[in-house]
Amino acid sequence: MSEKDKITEEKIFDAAVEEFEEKGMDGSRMQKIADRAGINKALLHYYYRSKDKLFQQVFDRLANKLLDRLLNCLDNDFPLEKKLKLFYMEHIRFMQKHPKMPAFIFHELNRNPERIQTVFNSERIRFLRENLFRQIDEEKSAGEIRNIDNLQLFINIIALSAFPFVARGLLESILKVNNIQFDDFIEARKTELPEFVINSVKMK
Amino acid sequence: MSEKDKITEEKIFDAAVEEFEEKGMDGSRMQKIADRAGINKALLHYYYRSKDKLFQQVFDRLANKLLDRLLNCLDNDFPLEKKLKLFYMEHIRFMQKHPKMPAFIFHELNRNPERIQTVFNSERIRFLRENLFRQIDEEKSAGEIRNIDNLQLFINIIALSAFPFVARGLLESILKVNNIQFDDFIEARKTELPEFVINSVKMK
DNA sequence: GTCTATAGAAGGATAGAC
DNA sequence: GTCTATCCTTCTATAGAC
Repeated sequence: MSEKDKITEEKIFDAAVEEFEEKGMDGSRMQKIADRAGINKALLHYYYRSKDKLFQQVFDRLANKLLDRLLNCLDNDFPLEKKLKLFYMEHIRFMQKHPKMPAFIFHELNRNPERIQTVFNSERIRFLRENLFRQIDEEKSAGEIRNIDNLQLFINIIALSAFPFVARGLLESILKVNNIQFDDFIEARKTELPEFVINSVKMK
Repeated sequence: MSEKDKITEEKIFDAAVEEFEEKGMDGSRMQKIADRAGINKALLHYYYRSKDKLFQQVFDRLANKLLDRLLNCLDNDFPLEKKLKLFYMEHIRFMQKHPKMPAFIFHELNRNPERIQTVFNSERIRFLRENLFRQIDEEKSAGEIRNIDNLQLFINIIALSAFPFVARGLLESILKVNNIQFDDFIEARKTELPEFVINSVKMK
């Protein structure tokens, strides 16, 4: 594949990412993707065959990116408190750079739950069980955190960081009334959230 | 309007609710709505003029229902701790009955943030400020809960209950690996969540 | 590899009979 | 009020020239 091919193919892919993230699979149009990429509609099919195949590639890449990031942020040997601080700092920073990604992934997964098979192998889930959950269990035994269901805790941690990006439309209109910028609200959460979770689970 | 009209109109509306909640505006088809309602496609237009108008009515009714429920659950004079217990109990129970509603509302609001104007007048926001926020402030002053930003706390409370319904596709595949039913996981949250929040904000 | 032109299917909407 | 038939636009996808 020549250098020029690569560039066109990537231009198309990047355009598709934008269009799909913004409109979703159902709301996206091949013509709009071609326009964004500055090329002809026929070229889309030359490179990616069909809308479905193009979408699948976009979805897989984004979902993997998000999941990788999530797991990487949790892959360290710090105690839970420090781990949470790092997690929220880095993970929120990531979502600030890709603010539409979470809503996109969740929406498409609800529309078509089987899609998850291409991203979400049990290998990655095992990572959670074996590392994060083991760590939580240890800190429970050491009497440092209270007894709480691991999975419930894990979902709570994710919910707190992801939700504002999923409910951005609603949140922004609430924030507007209170005269607050979405970005400022999110920025504050980098430190608010670890505090919120730690306070909830720490033995005192 | 005769009794029979009423019935047909409602049959159509109910069918539209199902289709739109499941597929979203972009993914829904007038023909499918007609099929669900057991009537002809032309009748849809007879009663509702266009897909857009039908969608708008469905969206408004659902969004209002969700928002009303939310605010009603918070409209009582109990202290924060008891209020939270009641809130999660009732609000989660509501979402169990309408599990697709939150994802639908949030998605459509992201696609088209202006839609919020028809639902979300500042009157309702004022309710929050004047009642819930005042109460939080009082409990802060009384030294019963720690100092935390009211809006951040409010969003956290909502995030924890709504997120599993928005991320259901992903969550279910995590739960499957752990051999847990979505319904059981949700049921447990009715008591897990108030505990989680209270522990986080209560002075000890 | 890239374009123009167009086929062909799908979906929203309406006309008109009953 | 409800149906059948059909119009017309939009969209995906392909054919074929360069």
